[in-house]
Amino acid sequence: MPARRTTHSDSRLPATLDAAARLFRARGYEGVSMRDIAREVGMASGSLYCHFETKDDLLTAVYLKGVEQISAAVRAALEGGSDPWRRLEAACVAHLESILRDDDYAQVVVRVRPGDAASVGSRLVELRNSYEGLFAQLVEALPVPPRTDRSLLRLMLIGAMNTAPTWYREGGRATPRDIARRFVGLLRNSLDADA
Amino acid sequence: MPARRTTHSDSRLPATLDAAARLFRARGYEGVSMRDIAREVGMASGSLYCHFETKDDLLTAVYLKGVEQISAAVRAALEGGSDPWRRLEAACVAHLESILRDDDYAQVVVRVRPGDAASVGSRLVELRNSYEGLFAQLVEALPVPPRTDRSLLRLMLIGAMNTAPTWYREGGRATPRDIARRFVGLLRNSLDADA
Amino acid sequence: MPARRTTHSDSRLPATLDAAARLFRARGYEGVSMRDIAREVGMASGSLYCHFETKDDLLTAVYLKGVEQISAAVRAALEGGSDPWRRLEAACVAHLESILRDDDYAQVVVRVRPGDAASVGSRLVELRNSYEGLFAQLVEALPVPPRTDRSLLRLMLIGAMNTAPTWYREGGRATPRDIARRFVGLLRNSLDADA
Amino acid sequence: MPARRTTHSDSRLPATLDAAARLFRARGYEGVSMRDIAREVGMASGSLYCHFETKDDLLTAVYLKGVEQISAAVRAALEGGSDPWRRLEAACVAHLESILRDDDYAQVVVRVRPGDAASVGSRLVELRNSYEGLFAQLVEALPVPPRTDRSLLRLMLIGAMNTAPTWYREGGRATPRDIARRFVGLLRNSLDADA
DNA sequence: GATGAATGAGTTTTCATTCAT
DNA sequence: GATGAATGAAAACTCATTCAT
Repeated sequence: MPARRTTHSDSRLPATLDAAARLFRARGYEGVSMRDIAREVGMASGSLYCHFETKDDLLTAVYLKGVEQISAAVRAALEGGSDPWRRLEAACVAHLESILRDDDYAQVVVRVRPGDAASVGSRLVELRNSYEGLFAQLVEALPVPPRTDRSLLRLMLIGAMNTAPTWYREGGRATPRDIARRFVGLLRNSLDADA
Repeated sequence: MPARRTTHSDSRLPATLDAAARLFRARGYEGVSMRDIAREVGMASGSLYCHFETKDDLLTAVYLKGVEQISAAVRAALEGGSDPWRRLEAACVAHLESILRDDDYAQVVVRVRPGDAASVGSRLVELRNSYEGLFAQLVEALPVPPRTDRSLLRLMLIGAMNTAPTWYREGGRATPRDIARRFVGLLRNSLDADA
Repeated sequence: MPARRTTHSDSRLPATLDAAARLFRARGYEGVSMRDIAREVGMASGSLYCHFETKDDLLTAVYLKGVEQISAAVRAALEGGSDPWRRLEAACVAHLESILRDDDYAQVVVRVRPGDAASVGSRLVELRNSYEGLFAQLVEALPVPPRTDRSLLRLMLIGAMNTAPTWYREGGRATPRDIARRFVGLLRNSLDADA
Repeated sequence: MPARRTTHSDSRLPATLDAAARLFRARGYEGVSMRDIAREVGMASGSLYCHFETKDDLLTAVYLKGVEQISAAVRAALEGGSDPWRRLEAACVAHLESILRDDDYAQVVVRVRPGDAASVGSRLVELRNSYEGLFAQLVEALPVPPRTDRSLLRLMLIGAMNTAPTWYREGGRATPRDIARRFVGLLRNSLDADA
């Protein structure tokens, strides 16, 4: 019996998305060719176009899934908690764990610049914003001194986290969880104190 | 007598570097072709190879100049000051002003991933590290509570700053200087409070 | 009860032929893909192969219908008339009206080069000749001076008519009927006079 | 000594144009790939882009040369003659000889539809019109009965000639010259008779 | 130092066609 | 009769790089 090919219904679309996510995560959008992806799933490169009209569209699909998954992870982490700083911390832990370990899709969202795929750039920005809105809310809820620039606080935190894949090495002293906590901690005292 | 040719010093190498820096800053390494750069300087694309053996080398030259310039800017900003937090703040102001406004070269250092140019990747990392070492020293000098993770503090600050080009819009409310100060302020209060 | 399916006779073959004719007329053989045609009928592109073994065969079917329809139109126009010049004129009017207005299929015959579909090229030539034979007969019947080159006369007339789609604009001063009459008129005096 | 390669100055641009003209003439625009042309001149297919930015541009260059050459041929044929019908005849002879025998470039003008190369379609139409304007003048000069539709006369003649490549076979009874003369003769007698 | 032509391997994408379901 | 996924070959075009002049 040769490798099962149920042909219909078990299309290789999910495998394709996975491969694309893995490769985009590792090498960026321009660093990966449609052939690379096809090879990874064992298909002819033209076959990718059964599922996606263009490479940009494929990226969009990966990006979308990334945003969905990381949003879900963050929301799950938020459940139950009510202390604003704890909530922010939980969100950051989920975020960092997603992009540093678990989730190729999430990392693509963080790594690929929307501008790399001109034709869908604004769509990607939308998607990213829809996710980052979550953090805006979390930051909004923080008991900080009046006149604190909450935007900058959010941007600082997200910027710091999103560059972590650049220097983070699995197995190092600090886990993603540790890192997230310390990032939040570094800001928290400041604002508690001020208050 | 045709337009004077200084024979030696009017080589178009500087113009080439400038053009490369400008384009890499705007579109990234893979987003710019040798032809793009040549066109920008009004040369044949083959002529670039009089000055650089490969595209990777050209990037390296730009990167090097970026590191030199931003280092110089930061060092200049440091002159005279002796309060550790003030010094850090001054460095951050210089850094952010470089990458948000003045300096295409510096922005290339921040935007282009060393991995994009495989053959010189480690050289670029070295260069970048040589610059970031400056910040390591500044952070080292900070009077913070014992057990503070100074590495993470540095990475947080640099990560936050280096993603600023993503969201910074010239003419907005906050200037690069403001942003830098607030970033540092956020951390300082925190750690002072902690102490 | 879902939309009634006549099971047998509502096959989409006629719609497919229509769509193919329309598209081939507008964009030529190579300018139209099987997918284009399928999309136009709302089918999957693979489904076209239920009806036609190859794209060339589909063209052949369109071509055949084109020849049948234009032949029928011309024959109908001929009915009753007996004056040779009148008959030729009637044929030309029918021909031009078919290819300029009514009949996508007929236009395909005129527009598509048999050579475009190598595998059926000679079949298409046959079909076209079978139609043009009609004109040969009409020209044969003309009372023209001996030594008139009737072939050339026919080729001139047909060539002139078949290029009309290139410059004809609907709604212009001259109708297809006008044009046909003038074409014939332009030749007729000549030969009458000669006789 | 290997096949001489003066490298500079004897670029293969002319050979490329010739090959393109030959192939476009034989198989039409869409029937010829850039590879086909490159192979014919013994180059890599990418190298064609040293000389032409796109396939459409290559066609435009061929088309332009075709129009220039056939214009020149017709103008040369016109020299000296002053009788309007003789002049038209001479032009037709030159035109037909060009497209039936001598001139691949000229045949491309006659064979390729401007619409096949969307991006330059209107340029091609312009070029073609600039040539056909010559015939408009020639027809304008004809002493024909008032109310003769000179446009239609021109279109008939040109249409008839331009379809000749479809049926003309070299070595047949009638030469291009014969054919041209008879075409003109057919119209001339007619209109003379009319007068 | 500079050029214009050329290369060869690569890019994304298209397309007629196949076939198990 | 119809489908959706897949194929393999080919399309136009790009690009870093080379090299004789």
